[in-house]
Amino acid sequence: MADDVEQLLRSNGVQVTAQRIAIMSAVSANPHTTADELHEVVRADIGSVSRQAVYDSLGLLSEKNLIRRIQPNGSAARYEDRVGDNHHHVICRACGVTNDVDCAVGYTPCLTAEDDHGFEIDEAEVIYWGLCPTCRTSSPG
Amino acid sequence: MADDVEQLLRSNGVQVTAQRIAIMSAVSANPHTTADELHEVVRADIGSVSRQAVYDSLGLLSEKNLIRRIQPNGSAARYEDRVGDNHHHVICRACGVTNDVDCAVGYTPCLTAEDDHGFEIDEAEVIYWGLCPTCRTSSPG
DNA sequence: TCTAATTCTTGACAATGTCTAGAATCGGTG
DNA sequence: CACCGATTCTAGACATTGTCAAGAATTAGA
Repeated sequence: MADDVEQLLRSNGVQVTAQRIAIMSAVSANPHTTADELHEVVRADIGSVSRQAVYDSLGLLSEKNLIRRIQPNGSAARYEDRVGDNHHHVICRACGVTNDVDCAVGYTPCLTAEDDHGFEIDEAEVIYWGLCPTCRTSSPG
Repeated sequence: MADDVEQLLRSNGVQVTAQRIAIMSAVSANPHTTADELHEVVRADIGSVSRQAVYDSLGLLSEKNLIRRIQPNGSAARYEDRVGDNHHHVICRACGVTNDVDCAVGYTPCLTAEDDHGFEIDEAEVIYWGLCPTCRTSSPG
């Protein structure tokens, strides 16, 4: 499993370190997790890691497109390892739980905007807001 | 103009104050502006206002759906007065300029996700990322 | 093993946003 | 207009998230 991650890092020209393997593994095992939470997960895994190493690695890995960074309104940035398929997210306003969703209208349709203002668009970030099933039932109204 | 805003506030059960009118006007006149920038705009308008009043009012007004709050990746929150039509945004990765766009596939299509996980979705927040015309030409490659 | 380059650690710093207590303002009533 | 209760604003401290910089440790390659 760690070998897998190591391969992935090497093939993308990223130097392999224990911290990075642990961070990649933590992102894989905990999708939609904040940097702070990942920091704790990694620390629990390899004993000790600096906050800076976590931020640095997350930045580098998302730069290399090995992980994806999403930043919901009013929340800290979250990371996930599912990249390359341009899927979207649905987030509960009440409890903050996050799930992956695929777009309704086919394959990456939202990359085509009605009027793109001459922009060269390379990514569409879509977040659906609402209430998750649990919060719907627990707080009816 | 200020009368208009005053009416709007009253009809939404929001107490009318000079600060709030100035803040609403500032948001209308400066779409996609950060709280900090709005703070300065309002201060230039009515002479003095606390940072807290700006945050508080922006929070209340977006709560009442009189303004809309968007929070792009890696940037401070931005506010706009165009509400109710569920339009989206295109942001330049290089210079950060933000424009409104309507969705490609019709009327609020993205409110229907492929698999909504049982969520009760009430809003779709869409951000297109890319390069604006100016940055495309000024930094080719 | 040895060396150069990269990465990690540690601590300080900056930006954004929240909380609290007291002063000022608003809206309703006489 | 004056009064009163409720709301809002001000001022300052605080929490969270993220960045910068210098030196120590680790990695990759020979």
